[in-house]
Amino acid sequence: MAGVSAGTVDRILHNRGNVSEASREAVERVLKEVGYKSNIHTSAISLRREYNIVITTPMASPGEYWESIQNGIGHAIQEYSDISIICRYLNYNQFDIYSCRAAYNTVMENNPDAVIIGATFITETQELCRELDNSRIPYVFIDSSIEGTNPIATFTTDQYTCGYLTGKLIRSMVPDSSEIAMFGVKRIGNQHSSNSTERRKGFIKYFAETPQTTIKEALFSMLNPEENEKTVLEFFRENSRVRGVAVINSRGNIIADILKKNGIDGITIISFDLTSNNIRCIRDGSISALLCQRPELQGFNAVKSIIHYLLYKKKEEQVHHIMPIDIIFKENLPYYREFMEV
Amino acid sequence: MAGVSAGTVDRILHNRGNVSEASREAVERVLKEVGYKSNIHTSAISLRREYNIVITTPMASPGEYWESIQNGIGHAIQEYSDISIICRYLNYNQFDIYSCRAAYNTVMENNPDAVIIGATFITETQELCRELDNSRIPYVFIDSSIEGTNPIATFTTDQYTCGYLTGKLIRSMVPDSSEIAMFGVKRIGNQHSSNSTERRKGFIKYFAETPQTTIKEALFSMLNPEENEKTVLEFFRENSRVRGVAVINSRGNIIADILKKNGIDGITIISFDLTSNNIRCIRDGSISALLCQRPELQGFNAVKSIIHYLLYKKKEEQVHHIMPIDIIFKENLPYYREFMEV
DNA sequence: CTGTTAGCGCATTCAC
DNA sequence: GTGAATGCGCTAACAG
Repeated sequence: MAGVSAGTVDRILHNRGNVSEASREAVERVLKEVGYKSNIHTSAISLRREYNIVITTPMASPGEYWESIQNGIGHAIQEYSDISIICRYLNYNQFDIYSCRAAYNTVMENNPDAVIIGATFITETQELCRELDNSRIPYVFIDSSIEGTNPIATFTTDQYTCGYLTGKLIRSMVPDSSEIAMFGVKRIGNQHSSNSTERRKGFIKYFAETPQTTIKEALFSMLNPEENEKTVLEFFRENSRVRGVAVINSRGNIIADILKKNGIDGITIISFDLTSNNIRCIRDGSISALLCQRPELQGFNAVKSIIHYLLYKKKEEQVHHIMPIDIIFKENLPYYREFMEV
Repeated sequence: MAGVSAGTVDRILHNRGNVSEASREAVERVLKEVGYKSNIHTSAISLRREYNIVITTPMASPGEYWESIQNGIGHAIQEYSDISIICRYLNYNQFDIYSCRAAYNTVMENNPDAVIIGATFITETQELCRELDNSRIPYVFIDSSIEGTNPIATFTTDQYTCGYLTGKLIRSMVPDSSEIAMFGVKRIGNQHSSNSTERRKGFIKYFAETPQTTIKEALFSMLNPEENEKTVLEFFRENSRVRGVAVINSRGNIIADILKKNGIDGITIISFDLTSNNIRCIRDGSISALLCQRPELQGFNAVKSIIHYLLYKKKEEQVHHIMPIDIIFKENLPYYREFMEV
């Protein structure tokens, strides 16, 4: 249509130079006219190139949050199976900064074409990103983002709103007169647990706007189950008017199981994430509601945005994608299983 | 690898016959061995064939439910833009059986390769499906399914559970002592409004299990706004202890607007679907919660399943897809906008 | 029954 | 600065 050959059009499409102004203009006019949109799949086979994606996130335990993200990543590479993608997972222990450093140190050795980062430690991540920026390797953040970096996309949740909504829900689910507790996890060291911090802020904010409810705050530990059980039981002994508990991380099942084991009932629990333990508890009624943040979709879209970037060399207009907050009760749980995976 | 040419492999893949048992076995062994999975996109370009998809649903008014479904359909044909798909919309008035018959009658004239059906009238739809079955034209149901038909897939919601959940939510959102009303829409004629019927059953069921709440039931009309306003106001005058209203269709905004206009407040409303009017009301606080059923995803997946069927000639294992029920408040609303579309 | 050939949209290489 | 030729995974038509 523009009176030039396919070769020239291709040079223009990919900014490979060696094109006269005249040709460029003619072709660009036609491209616009016909609304040309290149085909990512045929493009990929024609390129006959393998892409190396390095994924560095906290360890995925079976049935937990990061496994769902990995599932989403897996589904994406299936959906785009015509694009040859090699994934290398570099997982670290989110409670151990040395493990994170070790993982990050091997990122570059893997010659990534792109990197998916699930960040926990701020400084280390910033350093990694600086390296990636220097080598012009694109990266995306998943679950949370880190300041002072230049990702091509981030997939996060508005944790503040999660916390606020948690407050609103738990307030509506217990009798007006009862007290409400917020349980957080004891954190060790300096890791970036900004997710819970933000949730906590939002939670507090809700009850600041809606006073006349007494809020009790408590921490429990992930490390010592026996110790933990004692602490939790003591808490409820001392705070017998508490009828609602918001566990502002994904460990609601721990509290639920302690209460069940000790025959304490009549307490409404709300927590986060469709982990297999939480699913079990929501089924048996010991957890009443879960807030979820589409981990599968995060993983899926992370890969999708990378593929589009690698093939089209173009950033999306929108860099920051904030995931929906799904509210899940016993009743609507079954229908999230299939669609969790996009 | 099997010592035969591409042509033979292709004949085997598509069951086109003229293949010796020996070749078939050899090839099938290799296919299994390498985990062969055909590429739907290159397959499509090679076929250089246009597919005609006829979509027959109730009229899509701007900002309402069926428009969201159409958006999902649109996104799917974008995502699969390498497969040439021609969509023809045959919309009918869901309150007019003649209009539906007229639409259905033109389905076959359009020579569809596949049909997407949003059904309202049972008998008419069954007849249409019989015709399609006879001509071996595949079809999928969207929003609701009809008995005695053979769709290759259906995308629906568990309306009974929606109703049950509506009861549970509204109960928790109003003071224990207050009465609760359920509003439905007056239906004319014999059309299939099984969606609201099922929702109503679920709603009633919840309060049967959880007694000590008085439930008032009321109908309002879509046809006469002034009349309607009178009826609604009268209802609240006569039932002054009602503090919670469940509108078990997508018209919660109508009740919300009437209450606002007449300065009645302190009433919690819950309704269905992210229509633009409901979005407005949830933003200004006059509707407190909405239950939604992923209409975009329904549309998207309807097209996707058709494409896979047309290209692979294989039914999916799972025919009936039940969508998640999303619970939306003012706070988590903003993050559903982007992801409504898959 | 089978292999060869041509061509889909796309990208690269290599002469000119 | 440009076009022709080649090849990617895939399918269909055709010749044997």
